[in-house]
Amino acid sequence: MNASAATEIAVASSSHAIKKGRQSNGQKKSMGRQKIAIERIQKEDARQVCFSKRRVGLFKKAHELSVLCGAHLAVLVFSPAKKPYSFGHPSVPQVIERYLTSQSSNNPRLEASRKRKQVLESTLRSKKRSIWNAEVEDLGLADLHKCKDGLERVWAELEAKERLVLEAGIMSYRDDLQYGFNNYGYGVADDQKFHHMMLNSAAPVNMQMPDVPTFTAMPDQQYSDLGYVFLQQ
Amino acid sequence: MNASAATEIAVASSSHAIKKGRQSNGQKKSMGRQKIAIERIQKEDARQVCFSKRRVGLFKKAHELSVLCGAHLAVLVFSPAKKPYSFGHPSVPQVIERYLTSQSSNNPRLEASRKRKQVLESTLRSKKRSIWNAEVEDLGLADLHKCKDGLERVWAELEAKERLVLEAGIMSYRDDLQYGFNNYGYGVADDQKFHHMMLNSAAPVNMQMPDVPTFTAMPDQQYSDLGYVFLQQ
DNA sequence: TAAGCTATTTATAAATG
DNA sequence: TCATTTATAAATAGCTT
Repeated sequence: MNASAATEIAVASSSHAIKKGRQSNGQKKSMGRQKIAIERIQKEDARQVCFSKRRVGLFKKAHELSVLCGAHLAVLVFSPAKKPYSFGHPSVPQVIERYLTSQSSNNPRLEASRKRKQVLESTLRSKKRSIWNAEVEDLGLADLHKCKDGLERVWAELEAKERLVLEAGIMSYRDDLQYGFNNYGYGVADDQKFHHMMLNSAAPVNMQMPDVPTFTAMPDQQYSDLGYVFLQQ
Repeated sequence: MNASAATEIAVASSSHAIKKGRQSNGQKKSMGRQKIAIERIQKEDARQVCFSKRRVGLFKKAHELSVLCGAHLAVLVFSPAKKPYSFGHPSVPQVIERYLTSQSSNNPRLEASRKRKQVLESTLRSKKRSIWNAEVEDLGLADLHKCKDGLERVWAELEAKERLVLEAGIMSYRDDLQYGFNNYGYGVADDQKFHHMMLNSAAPVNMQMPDVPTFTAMPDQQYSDLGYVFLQQ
C-alpha cells in the first residue's frame, strides 16, 4: 500500500479511467483488479455488482471480527434496491438494544425525558390520588372538570406514545426480543450452501452467530472457518 | 488467493503456528502477515490489538460501500472492553429506524400490535366522544363513573407505555432523531486528525457521513477519499 | 502503549464463460 | 443475470520501538 503511493499519485486520483485491454497477442488476459476512487459508481449495473461483492466482504469481515475478538456487533445494510440485509453477533436485535441503551445512558436528553416523565407521573399520581381514591359519590362538579381535564391530557399522552411506539415498530421489535422471534435459523450444512445463500438469496438474508458456533462440514478453504446460522426472511 | 491455495493446504489449516524468525543474516526482517484461523484469539492483548485494527478496517469497508453504492447502512460494534463504536450512513439512528420498520413490516406480531392499538383507540375515541364532547354541566353521576374508569384505564396504559419507552431509552433515541441530536460533528480538517481519532480516541467515536460530504484537505492517499464527521461522545 | 514495518494473505475490479 | 478467473489493490499478523 505505502509502496504504491507514489505511483497512485502519478496516475491521478480520478479513477474509472478505463484501460480497456486485451493483450496484443490476443490472449484474453484479465486486467486484474484496478484501483477505483471511493466515489459513487455512476453505472447502475456496475454499482449493483459492486454492492453484491462488497456486502459479502463486509459481512465476512464483521463475522471474523466477532469471532476473533468475541465482539458483539451488528451490521445493517440496505441494498440500492432497498432490500435489508443484516448480520449480528450474538444477534441483531440484541446488539441494537444494547446500542440504544448505551447511547441513552450518556445522553443528556434522556435525563430531560426522565424528568418530564417524573413530572407527568407525579402530576397524574396526585390527580389519581385526589380523584380516584375518593368515592365517586363524594365528588362534585369541580372534580368532574378535573377528571375530564385529566382524562383529556392522559389520553393525548397515550395517543402520542402509542403512535410513537407502534408506528415505528418498536413495540414489535421489543416483542421480538421478548418472544425470541428472529432466533430461528437454518444451520448451514456445508460451505456450498453457505456460499449459495450468501450470494444468491433473492430474499434478504439475516445472519446470526449462534452462541455455540455451528460448523461447516466441507474443507473448502474459502469458507471452512464460517459457521453462520441463517434466517431466510 | 487461488494461486496460493495449494500452498495453504500443504501448510495445514491450523494456524497460530508460530514460525518465529529472524533472518539468519541478523536483519530484523518482518515475518510479514501470517495466516490465522478464524477462531477466538486467546491472548487478551493480541485480541485487543486485533480488535483495534479490524474495527478500523471494518468501518472503512462500510464507508466505502456506502459511498460507492450509495447504500444506507449501520455498523454497531462493542469492543471487548464494552465500549460502543458505530458508523452509519446517512446516520446510525436513521438506519436502525429503517431496519426496525423493515423487520416489523413482515412480522405477524406487529399486525397483532396494530390491531390492539386500533381497538384501544376506537374504545377511547368513543369514550372521548361520549364524555368530552358533552358540556361538563350536562354530565351526571354515571358519566363521572365512566370518566373515572376511563381515566384509570388510560392512565394505566400510559404508565405502561411510558415505562416501555423510557426505560429502554427509546424515547431518547427518537428524541435524538427528532431534534437532530447526534448530527453534530467535527469536520476533520486533515487526515492526520482523522487517523488520530480513528485509532486513538479513548472514548468511543461515532462516525456519520454527512449528506453533503465534507472533504479532507491533505492529499494523503490513505484517507484522502474519506469525509467523515465525528461525534466524540 | 500506541505507531510503524514488511511480508503475506485477502479482497476485489475487470474480463469471461 | 451469475459464477470463475486473473492480476492487482488493500488489509493485516507478527515484530520492533
